[in-house]
Amino acid sequence: MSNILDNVGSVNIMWYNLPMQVKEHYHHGALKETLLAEALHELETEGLEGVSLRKVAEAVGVSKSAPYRHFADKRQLLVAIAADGFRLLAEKLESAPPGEGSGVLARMRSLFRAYMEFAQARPALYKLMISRLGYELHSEACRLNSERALGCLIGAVQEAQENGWRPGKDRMALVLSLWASVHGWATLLIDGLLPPGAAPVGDDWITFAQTLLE
Amino acid sequence: MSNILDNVGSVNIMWYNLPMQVKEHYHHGALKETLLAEALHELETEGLEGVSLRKVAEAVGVSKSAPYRHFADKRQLLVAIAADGFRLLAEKLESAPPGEGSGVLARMRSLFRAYMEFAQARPALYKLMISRLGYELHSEACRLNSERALGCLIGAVQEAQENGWRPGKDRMALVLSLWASVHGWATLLIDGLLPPGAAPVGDDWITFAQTLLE
DNA sequence: ACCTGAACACCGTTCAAGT
DNA sequence: ACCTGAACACCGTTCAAGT
Repeated sequence: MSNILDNVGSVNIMWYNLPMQVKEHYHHGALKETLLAEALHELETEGLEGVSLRKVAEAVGVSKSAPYRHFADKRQLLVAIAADGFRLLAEKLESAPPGEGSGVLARMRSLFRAYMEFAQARPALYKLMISRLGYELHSEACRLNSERALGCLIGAVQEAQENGWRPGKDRMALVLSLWASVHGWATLLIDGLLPPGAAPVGDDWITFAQTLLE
Repeated sequence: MSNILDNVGSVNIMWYNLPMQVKEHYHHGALKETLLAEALHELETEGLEGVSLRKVAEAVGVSKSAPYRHFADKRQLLVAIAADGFRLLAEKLESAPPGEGSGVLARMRSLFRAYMEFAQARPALYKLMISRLGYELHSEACRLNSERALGCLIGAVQEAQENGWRPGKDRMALVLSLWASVHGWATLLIDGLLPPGAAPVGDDWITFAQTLLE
């Protein structure tokens, strides 16, 4: 009975030219994506502290050193997750309903709500995204996707200004102030620092966050 | 030559009744405070990731298990540092100059500046304070000192409201919105998420953060 | 009382070796 | 090519034992 491995013999160099059926016993096929998915799962169920490269590897049925074939180190895996998180946030903001109620701030209200929903739904991912990681590792993916998310806010502010909201103000100053405000609310909520009962929920978020805007 | 240890013999129970000169060779004396100081130093020089109980113990010349006589675990040491951080913040806010410039927001401006200075000067400590740690471990010291710091903000808002600033608004909603805003600015700056050149410095902080308030 | 040393169960990471 | 196993240098934590 001839085995396709016979054709290879001791010529290890040609291993990567073998057909898939032979390789799949030793090669995972989509290990990188599987590792990312499992790590994201650990992140969201156990928090950043609970993410361990060894545990992730074991969970997907691979040795502890296998991940190093796809990520330079643990931080690079985390930054890949963060970049994906920014993509998810950007997509959520981009597909947010055009506006709630009426008025020049309708779209802004909608974005606020979407942003808060994201942070509340995936607190550990949100905190990872916002950490220094992407910045320090110069992750192009993080930069692009976070700029894409910020672009939504810029668009909303531009629209509001064109409709008479603070027309004379510096646009970027407004955008950053708004971002700082939602981000502040999001982190205070995530970290449990709001006094019991003080945390606005649902529609209240917008009303609450805009107390200063009226 | 009689040694005071002779009086003890094998009665180990009486060890804690020995005079200081005898004990100090084996007892540190103020190990708890020394550990806290060293850990804070590591926190501020190497960040939270760089704080290791073993390293702290070695740095102060004590065995790796010695800290467990004074702290139940690493988290309890960190939460003690966080509580102290809140105390430092409260003291800084309480001793902030009464106001810069004039107007109802003078005191608020002063508090904003003090808060931002604290966060910028001790980023790792600030992030530790704001983490879930104190909340999860039900640290009374964290709660009290953070409420003391928040009390400054409440006072400033009360004063402003009494002088005609947003008199009809819910006080706590204003306070939390303001806190969320400064906190948001602080963390965005600490985590390097502000676009280059976009981070306001010095006096600009106040102007910038209050773009939304005018 | 306060502290030490060995031990246990984890980590991230590297590297020669396997297929 | 992709993956494994042993090894190294760290961790936090516990516990019997020392003083």
